[in-house]
Amino acid sequence: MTGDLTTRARIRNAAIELIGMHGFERASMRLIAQAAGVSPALVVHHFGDKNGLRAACNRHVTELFTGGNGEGAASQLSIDAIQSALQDPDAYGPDMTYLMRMLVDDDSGASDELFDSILKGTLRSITEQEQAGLIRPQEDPAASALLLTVWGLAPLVLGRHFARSLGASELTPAVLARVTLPLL
Amino acid sequence: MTGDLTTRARIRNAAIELIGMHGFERASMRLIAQAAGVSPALVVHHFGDKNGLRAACNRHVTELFTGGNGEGAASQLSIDAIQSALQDPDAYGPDMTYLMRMLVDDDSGASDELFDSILKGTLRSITEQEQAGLIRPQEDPAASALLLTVWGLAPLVLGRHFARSLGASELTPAVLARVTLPLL
DNA sequence: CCGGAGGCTGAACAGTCGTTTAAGCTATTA
DNA sequence: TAATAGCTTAAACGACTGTTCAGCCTCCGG
Repeated sequence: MTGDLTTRARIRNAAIELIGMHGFERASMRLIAQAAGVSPALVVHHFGDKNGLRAACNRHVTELFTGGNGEGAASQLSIDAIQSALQDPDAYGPDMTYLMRMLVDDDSGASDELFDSILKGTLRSITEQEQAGLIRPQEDPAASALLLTVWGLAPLVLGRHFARSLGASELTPAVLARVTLPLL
Repeated sequence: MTGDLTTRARIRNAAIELIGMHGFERASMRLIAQAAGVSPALVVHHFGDKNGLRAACNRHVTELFTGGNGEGAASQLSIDAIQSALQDPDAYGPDMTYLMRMLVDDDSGASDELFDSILKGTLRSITEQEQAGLIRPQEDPAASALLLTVWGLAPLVLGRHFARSLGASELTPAVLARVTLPLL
């Protein structure tokens, strides 16, 4: 399933996994190349330089969670979408980890765009639920959306501690389920 | 006020500020030494190596927020204490930034101890308020404490995005005030 | 058969990293 | 005065970083 990928895609996936796990600085070109089974020179051949590789990873991960339809600025990347993507950790695990790493470790504009995209998706989700009468109208929807976004992201950004204090080693759906019940 | 510090303390403070802002890897020994106005060799003379410097920073910051009485494992480092420390950002700014960086960027056991310490403080705060009748008894206090901790930490860990989407460039008490009102 | 194009590599590049070494300096102590 | 101890430095070390270069191999169109 993963063996018949383009070499370029294999490198990108290795980068996403290593950068997500260890951070951008600690994931060296040689480490990424080795994980992808290629030479370091091939990495720069495909992506120009390390920042180009990071840009490609950013693009791939965001497009993965927005359904690939990049019309406008990152259309539907709400907290709900991320939470539901977390239901299949085997498929999206490395990408989720990379996404969270991106939010806290990347000072570039891509990180800002990502957060704003999630924020916008959450805001739209709120207004939709307002209009459907599921929740009562908020007096300051923007502030509510911001809080909801930040709180929804929190267990993921702090995923390591979150899972560890629950006795689990990873962030599985079961772990999240155990904690959403007391919430209500 | 800050000019009459020990050379060792000046180096440690420079390290806290630079590591907090840019991360452990990006804050090189030479950069820290330059910021402290000393030579790189003096840094290792005082702290052994870079990990020793980090350990000293960890110890200093945690002791700063636990009142220095390190009896037992980091006694009173609850969310409340952190939030109140945030009321004086000019004094605790760099230390807070370092603390948050520690939580998401440090894989060592010190990071785990820090989180567990905050979690324990929050849990005790909950039980205290239960006994005082301020809140109704929780069915799963541990889970509640975990959620409260993670949510309380969220605006700080994501402080850059949090402040930016509020139109502010920094995380000031006024910014936090604007967002705690819709919460209630 | 030929020849160019692209995927791919080993070797080397200059630069930075954390760290070591040897020595200088100042101030205290005998 | 002489020596000892601690703070401080310049210079250099080997290891590692991202990146470049020259060339190999394979496939595909003439």
